[in-house]
Amino acid sequence: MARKSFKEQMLQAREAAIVSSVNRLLAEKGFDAMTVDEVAADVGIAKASLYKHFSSKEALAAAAMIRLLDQALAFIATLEHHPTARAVDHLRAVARWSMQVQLAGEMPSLPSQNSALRAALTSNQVYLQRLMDVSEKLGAWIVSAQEAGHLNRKLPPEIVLYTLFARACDPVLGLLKLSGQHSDESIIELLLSTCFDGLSGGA
Amino acid sequence: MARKSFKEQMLQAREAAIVSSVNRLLAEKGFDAMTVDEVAADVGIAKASLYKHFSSKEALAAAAMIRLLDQALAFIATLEHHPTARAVDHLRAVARWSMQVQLAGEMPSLPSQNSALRAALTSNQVYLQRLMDVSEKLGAWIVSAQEAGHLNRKLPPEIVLYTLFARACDPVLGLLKLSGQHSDESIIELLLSTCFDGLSGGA
DNA sequence: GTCTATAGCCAGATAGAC
DNA sequence: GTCTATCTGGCTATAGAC
Repeated sequence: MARKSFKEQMLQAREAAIVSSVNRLLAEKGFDAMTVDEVAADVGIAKASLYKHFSSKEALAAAAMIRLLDQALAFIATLEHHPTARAVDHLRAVARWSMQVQLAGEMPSLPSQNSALRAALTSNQVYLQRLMDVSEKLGAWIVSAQEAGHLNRKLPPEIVLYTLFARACDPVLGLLKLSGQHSDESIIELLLSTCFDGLSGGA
Repeated sequence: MARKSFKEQMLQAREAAIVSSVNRLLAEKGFDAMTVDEVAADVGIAKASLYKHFSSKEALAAAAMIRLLDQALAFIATLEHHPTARAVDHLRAVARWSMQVQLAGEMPSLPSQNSALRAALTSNQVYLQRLMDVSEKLGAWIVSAQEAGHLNRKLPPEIVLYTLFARACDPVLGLLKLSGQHSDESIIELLLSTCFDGLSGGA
């Protein structure tokens, strides 16, 4: 692609800074509690300037979600360079990665009930495309792992996919971290165990 | 206890009606999207009258949570009349019950980040007591099931408890219901399977 | 594109008569 | 305890000067 002009680079850098702030605030307080004033203050610009870049609060959240999905796709791409590994190991690695993001306080949390937000997301073509990209990558691995007998063949792939997405923002992680009884790494190992091996754990 | 006067019965009946409306609206829209005006309209009284019964929106949510925990304790009590069953079966039954509540659209959903709400709940002695009651009942079963080898002995009981609470409001259930591919009963069986047996499913 | 200032709205909570 | 009417504050979004 053509080389960006200086002005365009500046603009993209500023928008990246905005999305970064939004991402952190979404992870920290959630969409409803986050205010546009806070975002502007965190970035260090006036609120009206924010609206020159993003047309609404919902658009800010969508941008943060798109960035997250892009990061996930980048991580998935690194796994694809190891074709010898088992598909189930790839899935486990993705689950571990998402838990690490959450532990680092960088997992944006959106309320599933907010209708204005849902409307903005479901009408955002870029977001929908990224979501489909991730789903297809994971879906292929899920089917492979089931064929290899490493995942329960009786589970519809759909359920496995939804479960992996849900575990990425599982409140159990926050509760465990709050209790302070375990290290970050052991929290992740325990949750990976309950996710893939269940509470029974092969008993 | 002394027999309630007619007035007291009326008052309790009205408050029960309020809490019932709150519970349904919390399940339907979540705490943030629910407005006190809606609650008043649903009950059929004026908003100011609501505030004669409950001092704040947070108090309404707390009352709904207390009712839910009371229902859980009642269900747990019915299980205790079957002393021959295994502890792990009791836990599975409780998990199934909570999923049925959620499928019925009666599981109140509260944002874990709302600070005002958290403050109201953690300073509500009745709520905390009920939460401890449920936790102790389940905790005893968890330890028993681990000793019997029916639950993974390597998992701290705390994690099992948190996981059961989290599965009661697992968003996977809503996603599956939305897809319309499965019956309510098969959704519950699949989620119980992923919860206790994991995605690997003993593969 | 950035700013200050403000419009417009909505929701939680209250006043005060009955 | 119930009502109508209102207050109050905070938030999204915008106007308009520079």
